[in-house]
Amino acid sequence: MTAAANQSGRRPTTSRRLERAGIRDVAAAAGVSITTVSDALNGKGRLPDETRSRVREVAERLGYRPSAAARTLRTGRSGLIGLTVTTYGEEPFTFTEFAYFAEMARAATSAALGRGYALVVLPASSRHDVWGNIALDGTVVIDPPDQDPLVSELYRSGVPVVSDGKPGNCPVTAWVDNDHEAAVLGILDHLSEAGARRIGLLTGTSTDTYTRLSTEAYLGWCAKVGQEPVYEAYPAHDPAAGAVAADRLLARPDRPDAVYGLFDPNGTDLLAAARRYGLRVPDDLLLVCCSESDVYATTEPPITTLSLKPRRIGTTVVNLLIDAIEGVDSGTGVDIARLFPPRFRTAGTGPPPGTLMPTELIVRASSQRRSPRTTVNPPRPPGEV
Amino acid sequence: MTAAANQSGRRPTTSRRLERAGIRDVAAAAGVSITTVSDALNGKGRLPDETRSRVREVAERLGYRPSAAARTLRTGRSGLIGLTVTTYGEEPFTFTEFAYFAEMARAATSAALGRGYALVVLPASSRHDVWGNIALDGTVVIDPPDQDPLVSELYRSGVPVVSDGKPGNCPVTAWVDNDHEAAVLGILDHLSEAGARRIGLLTGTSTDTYTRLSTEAYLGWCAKVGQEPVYEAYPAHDPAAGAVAADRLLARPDRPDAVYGLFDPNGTDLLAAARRYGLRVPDDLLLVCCSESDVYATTEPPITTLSLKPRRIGTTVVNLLIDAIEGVDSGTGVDIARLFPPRFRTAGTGPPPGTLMPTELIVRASSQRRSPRTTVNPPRPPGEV
DNA sequence: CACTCTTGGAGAAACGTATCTCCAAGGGCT
DNA sequence: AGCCCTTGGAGATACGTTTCTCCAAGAGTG
Repeated sequence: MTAAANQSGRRPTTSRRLERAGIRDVAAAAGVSITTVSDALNGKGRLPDETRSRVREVAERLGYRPSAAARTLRTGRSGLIGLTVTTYGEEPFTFTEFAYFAEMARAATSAALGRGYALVVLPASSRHDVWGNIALDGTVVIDPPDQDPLVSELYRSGVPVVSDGKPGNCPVTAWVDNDHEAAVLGILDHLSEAGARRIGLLTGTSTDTYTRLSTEAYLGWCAKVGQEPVYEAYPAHDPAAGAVAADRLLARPDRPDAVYGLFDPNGTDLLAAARRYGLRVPDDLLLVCCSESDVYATTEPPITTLSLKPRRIGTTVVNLLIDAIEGVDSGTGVDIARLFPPRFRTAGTGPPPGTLMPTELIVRASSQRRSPRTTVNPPRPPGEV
Repeated sequence: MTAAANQSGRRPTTSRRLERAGIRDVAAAAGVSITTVSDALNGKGRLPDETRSRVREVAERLGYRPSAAARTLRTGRSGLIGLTVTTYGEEPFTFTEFAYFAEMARAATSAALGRGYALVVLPASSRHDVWGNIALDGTVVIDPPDQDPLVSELYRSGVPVVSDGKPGNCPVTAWVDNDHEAAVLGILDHLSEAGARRIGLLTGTSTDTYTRLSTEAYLGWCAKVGQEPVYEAYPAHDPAAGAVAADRLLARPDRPDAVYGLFDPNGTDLLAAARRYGLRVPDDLLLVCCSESDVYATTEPPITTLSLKPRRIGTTVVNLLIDAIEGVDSGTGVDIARLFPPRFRTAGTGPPPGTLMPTELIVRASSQRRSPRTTVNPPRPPGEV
């Protein structure tokens, strides 16, 4: 059998190989043509069931596995989706650092696998060495900074890009984000209703969309209700800096009586800082932070958190991306991205479609004052919602 | 320029394409052959620097990006490494669930990228749909169960496999693991020295190597020192089950006065259970658990943890794998895997090379008794180390 | 001058698949 | 009988690289 396969297969110069069986070997062993094998295995063409099953059996017997590389080259599709992970500093990658990224990545992986795609973890740095060597059908970009050159180049080269986080100034196929403004305003309202008179913010120094939008929403709210902004910013990727910033915030002469921390560890940081200054939570200080971690359910006291629902985001991002990938070529055979090149698309058809997803405020003890100090004159005028 | 490129390129039937520039286009535009372009861009062949830089410039101008699929097909190398993630139940994946996996995956990703490879996240289930469609140069398998069919098939098909966790009964190229036996014995000794008379174990019901080796080490130690084993097992992937098992363990009539929990959340679980039963830690109950999380540094009291140093593991696993990948073809051109097919290799050259890596015990308050109940008659005979 | 060696580079053969085109044979219909 | 339509399948091409082989022209050397 094997000898026959080797003999009848047309291998011109190189005499004999003991490599894995190729489609040619299967064809020879089954006594049919390559076309028939391909059609039989892929369920295409018009073949009687008998031929189909016979070919399949032979392929199974030879342990035939189609070459993914050849298939990719031929079809132009690899079944691979890039997942950029933000890389602070040099080597460490944040896709497991924060619970948000971890959950999001997990949901994205799951959604992709469910549709037959696999995720490739890639750094956000634009080193071509790695990016250029991988055939990607599309890419998920997590929270791209303004004018990300990597995103621009990907989009320019025709790879669909869907971002988690509204992109600042770079073109993407689509984007998904939370309604950060609504979330922050909701928290500020919540704190006001709990009796807060002066709400502080613990924010970051980076320019990512989340930080920017949240901070802007805070400042806008302050302007609207007439409160002087009280905030401290620190590099969010530095775990030690958060504690210092929390300390700074509570050490200010205009110390806030409520604080919202934008980053996951801020709850712990603020709690520790409050303890250090002898402030009781929630009696002297109301606390809310944005986190996906459930440790805040068991802290003393439990801390109110804002969940961005990263799993929903991850799932949505991947599904949007795969829709774009499969919509391009599968339908009419018309390549949309080519009909509307990036430069025309950005200017012509307007901004890329974005989806805003709701957040969820998990109210715990840290933001509920048992004996509210005041029930009149809430900081925010009741007329405005 | 572009017109000339299109004209001189030999595109037979299909008239004109607006696709991405290929190597042919670059060759035509630069007035050289395809060979020269390939050599110039890849730094091979004998070319004067002038030609090299000219070709590079033309390629840059045309925005040429080599097709990863074609390169993979030709060279047989994709630059892709599979990372299997254990998938308990259906969809959820554990590569971010536990801090150990998260850290390990992060380190592995980083190490791979540093050597020009990217990681593809793949489920441990042997669904061919995804696995078969991806050209992998090798695979990292996290803690394969005994006789994992996936690993066997991968290995059989010639893909190098390196596992994190000593493989039970399936052939791998190499493996890396902690010295779990030594780690457990070290902890039991540590607890004994702190005054423990009866040490309990919180373990899992699954058959992975870690659980098995650790449990066996515990049982062996018990037999040696003459203590009756006191342990409870539960399905480790169920977060709720841990708390129940911890409760069961402390509710037993032969309640231990020290417990080692094999899984990350066990520290919290045990602490809560101890509180429920009015047991003070460490006065009434000594506690150690295996965890990579630093939350145990701030619990009340801080809990002694065993760190498996997952980053070291991840880095080592990936480096071993890439060594195997590049050693096969790069050196003499001799394909080792073909010279020694799996069946000969397993029987002939003995078990695959394994590396044992040390763990680290981070001693905190939970395992140090302030006033030891007894200083005489430590449970373990001093003669044996 | 005849020769070898080096330099610079061109040609063409794979890699393994998917798919487009085309063909032969048979069967039914007018 | 002539024609068309369906079935079953073969041939050939293209996907875009890398790389092996080979060649021409100069440059040194006896």
